[in-house]
Amino acid sequence: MPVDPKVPGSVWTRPGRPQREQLTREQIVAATIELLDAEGVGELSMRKLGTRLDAAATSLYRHVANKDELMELVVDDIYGELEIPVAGGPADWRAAATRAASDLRAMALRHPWIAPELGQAGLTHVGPNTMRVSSELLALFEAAGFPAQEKDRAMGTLMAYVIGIATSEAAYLSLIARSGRTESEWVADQRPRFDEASQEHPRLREGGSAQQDVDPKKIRDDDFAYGLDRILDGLAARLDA
Amino acid sequence: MPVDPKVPGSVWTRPGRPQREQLTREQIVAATIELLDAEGVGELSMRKLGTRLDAAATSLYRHVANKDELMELVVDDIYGELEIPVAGGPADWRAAATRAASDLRAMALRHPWIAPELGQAGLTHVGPNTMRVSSELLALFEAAGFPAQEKDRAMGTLMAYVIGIATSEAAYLSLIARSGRTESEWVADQRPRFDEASQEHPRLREGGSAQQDVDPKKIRDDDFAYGLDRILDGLAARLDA
DNA sequence: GCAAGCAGCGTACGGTGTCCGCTAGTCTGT
DNA sequence: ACAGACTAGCGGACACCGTACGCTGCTTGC
Repeated sequence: MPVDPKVPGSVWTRPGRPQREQLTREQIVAATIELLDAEGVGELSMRKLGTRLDAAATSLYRHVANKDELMELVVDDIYGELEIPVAGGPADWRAAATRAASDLRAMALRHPWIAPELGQAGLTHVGPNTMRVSSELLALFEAAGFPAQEKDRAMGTLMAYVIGIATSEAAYLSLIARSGRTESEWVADQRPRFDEASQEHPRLREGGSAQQDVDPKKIRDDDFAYGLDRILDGLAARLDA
Repeated sequence: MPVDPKVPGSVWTRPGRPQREQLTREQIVAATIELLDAEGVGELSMRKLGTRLDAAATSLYRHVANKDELMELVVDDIYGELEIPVAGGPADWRAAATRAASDLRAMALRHPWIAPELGQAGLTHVGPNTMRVSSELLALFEAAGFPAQEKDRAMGTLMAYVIGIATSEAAYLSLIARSGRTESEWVADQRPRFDEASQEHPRLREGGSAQQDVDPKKIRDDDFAYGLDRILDGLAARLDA
């Protein structure tokens, strides 16, 4: 029993105030993040997003230029989750950097679809949160004692590492999520396939077989911490020189 | 004047040998790489690829399960370009690692569409070249003196850094390429926009303004080398301990 | 009470990946 | 030499995509 939209309904069904809350950019961004978290980047479409907001797909274009711009807004919004610690000075610089890097990784794993976007972002996205985070990170390296010409590079090194590792972790976790198994199950399932593929490269198997029954999440955490420590070692050495 | 395909043509136009070279997986992969290098990942479609091979889009599916699998094949093929140096021992380890990392970055900048794919790849892609490269890299860290449990992590650290930095470099270069300007022109064009956006974050401007007239390519090369050196410092320190 | 502006929408266009069933040529077994 | 099996390639179709365009009807300012 479809309702003819031409007939404007009674006063009761058609209140004086706009029947629907007006669409806002914030609302759209929030709904996009929900959708992305729930279903991943491959399942994001303007039509689906519209449905989730009880709006037509094309209505979104009143508030957002196109899908790419929407993604930019979304990335900046997620950056808003980040709080970069302030380093008091060279003494607690390292702790602050460790926390910042870990928080960034945690953010990327909370929203696995974001890692690839972060890689693309770099200098070209200039949203307020993105810039705040960059600026605060820069302040951190400044407090550590890096000279002006070097703090950018130091920050870039750390960011590249975190983004690089988070991208592959996120891709791997998304794959597992789509498979419907737990990470441990998945790892166990894939082992035969991987063993066969690496038959000619025994070196590839050494690392994995040792910790066959360790929680995979712990392995990833430790791997991340290992690399982070090495990088901070390298940066600290540079500071001392 | 359309030719009726039912009529089998004369002996001359219809040679005994198959009229067209048979499509092969290698051919498809090669054509895909050409197309990707020329137009970028956004312009790759099965139909375009088909046209380039004088074949229907759907014919490709005889040789390749789907587009994702095609991309896996393509990534592995590109890995074939890499030759990982062999480290004779702890003495020339560092030089070898530097060259391997630089080659990897150079590969990613030669094919700017590949960096994001590399991030996704990690453990889940098991093509022959991917595995060979991993194995050879592992051998390099083994020769350096890393114990069995650590060489994976050391390699992972280096790879994450290179992939992370190459991803943002590649995205940035693709953007510039699409704009039709040179890198220097583009940087100059964007400066006002960037300055305005960073008005509240003066720290963001310090680094850039110092080297306003340095070749941007050199800046990127130096930035990469800086981070690489710090990371190798950190790894080397671990070896000494 | 009217004009202007604008949010939301329906429709449509030109693309996408990929499934299906057909054709026609090649290879194999006799 | 011929029948039958196999297979590479294709045309058409389906469901979906991003988004340009022009209409409608509400809200606001005068």
